Amino acid sequence: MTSPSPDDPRERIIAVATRLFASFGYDGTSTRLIAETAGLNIATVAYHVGGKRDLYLTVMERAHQAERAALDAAAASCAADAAGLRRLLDAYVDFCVAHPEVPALWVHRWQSDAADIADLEGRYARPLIERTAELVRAAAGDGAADAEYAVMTVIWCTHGFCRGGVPGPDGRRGIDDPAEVARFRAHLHRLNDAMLGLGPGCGVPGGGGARA
Amino acid sequence: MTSPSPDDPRERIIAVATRLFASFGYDGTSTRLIAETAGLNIATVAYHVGGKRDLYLTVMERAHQAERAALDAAAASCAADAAGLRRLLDAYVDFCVAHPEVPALWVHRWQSDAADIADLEGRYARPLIERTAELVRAAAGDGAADAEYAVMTVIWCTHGFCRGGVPGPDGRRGIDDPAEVARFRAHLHRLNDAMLGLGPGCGVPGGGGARA
DNA sequence: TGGTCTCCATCAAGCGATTGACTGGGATAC
DNA sequence: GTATCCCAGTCAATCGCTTGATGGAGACCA
Repeated sequence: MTSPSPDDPRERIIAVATRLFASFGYDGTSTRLIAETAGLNIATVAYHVGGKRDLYLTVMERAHQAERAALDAAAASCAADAAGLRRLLDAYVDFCVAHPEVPALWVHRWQSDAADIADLEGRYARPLIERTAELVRAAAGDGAADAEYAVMTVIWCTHGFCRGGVPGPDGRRGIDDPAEVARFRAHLHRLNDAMLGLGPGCGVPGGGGARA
Repeated sequence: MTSPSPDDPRERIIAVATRLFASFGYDGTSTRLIAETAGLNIATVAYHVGGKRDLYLTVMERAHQAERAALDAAAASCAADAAGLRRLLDAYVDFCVAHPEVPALWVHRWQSDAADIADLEGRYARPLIERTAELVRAAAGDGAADAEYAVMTVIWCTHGFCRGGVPGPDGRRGIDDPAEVARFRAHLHRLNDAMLGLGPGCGVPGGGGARA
């Protein structure tokens, strides 16, 4: 492992590539653009991170690691009940709002049937979904929703919100507006309670709950 | 989808391009691949549909038209109540399952800030969302969810399901499995009722026990 | 101390391949 | 004869990637 110094060329390349891959996709991002943006020669990029595909897989691996780390930290202090799940949900929204490039990178994973990408899904996404679904089952009341789909609902909505926001008359409202994030979070809280079978009247009083 | 003649080269090109753009994205699809897949020479493709960008915009326009047509037909016979919204929701799921290329094409729209793509959003997506949100408001009971986010929730989930399905031990389960589609549809029905304030335990605060 | 050598990081230049777009001309239909 | 449709060929630009050369830092020896 190399030093995590901000001047480390390899780290700078990975950071730049993460941003570009998330914005323009794999095919829409050229190695020359990555090199230019990082202020390096194209050969230097190859020297540090290998080919484009290798760089892309590194970026994806890092993104998934960060996602798992954030959720692991949150899950460690969450009970298997409605309040605990709400905190886990908040942690996920916080993470995706702070790192919108991660949901953006998921898209390409979905679009790809490549073996290395499917491998990433097996090592990161699936265990996370299964573990959380188990928590949902433990916390669910009568009339609760399908646990697996409850988890997917939160993921789909959070990714959708963080990537595109909500189309409005004045363009899309999304993660750039803290008030909109609070509104989205309140909606997710209500959804969380409803899917656990706790009914719409049992949500967070005030419905806000926006943190950080 | 209206196809004047299956032998019409222009229609064949558009159909092929729709499939390829949906699968590989704009940058991942070359005009040569489109021509090859359609069994035509590149120059013939250019002759019929102009340049790549023009073809892409035509594909997007068609996709949105088809989506709107399906929803217009469904909305015409739906009352502004929970049952009506559930039928509208069913129509949307039916459409997306039958034409998974449409949700797939949305992704690139989200990823693009280009003026012509933003224009598509203004002419198709936004009016559809606003009109449906109005229906939700009319059908909503006490404690209903934020109407706009209720609509987006259905869209996000349907697109997520139709594009990627649910990761499971044996790969992703999605639209290829009718049983899985039924399971997803049941989940959306429950979600629909819950977001309208008609969910289980409605009006019985604290019915579930676990609270924040 | 000075000289030589070996790594490491970086660069300009160029590789073959592919991209989107264009051309002139042949085939067919009316 | 004219208009429509289609193709092989070609173009400049760009793609991912590799090469050979360069300069600096440290190790080693006399």
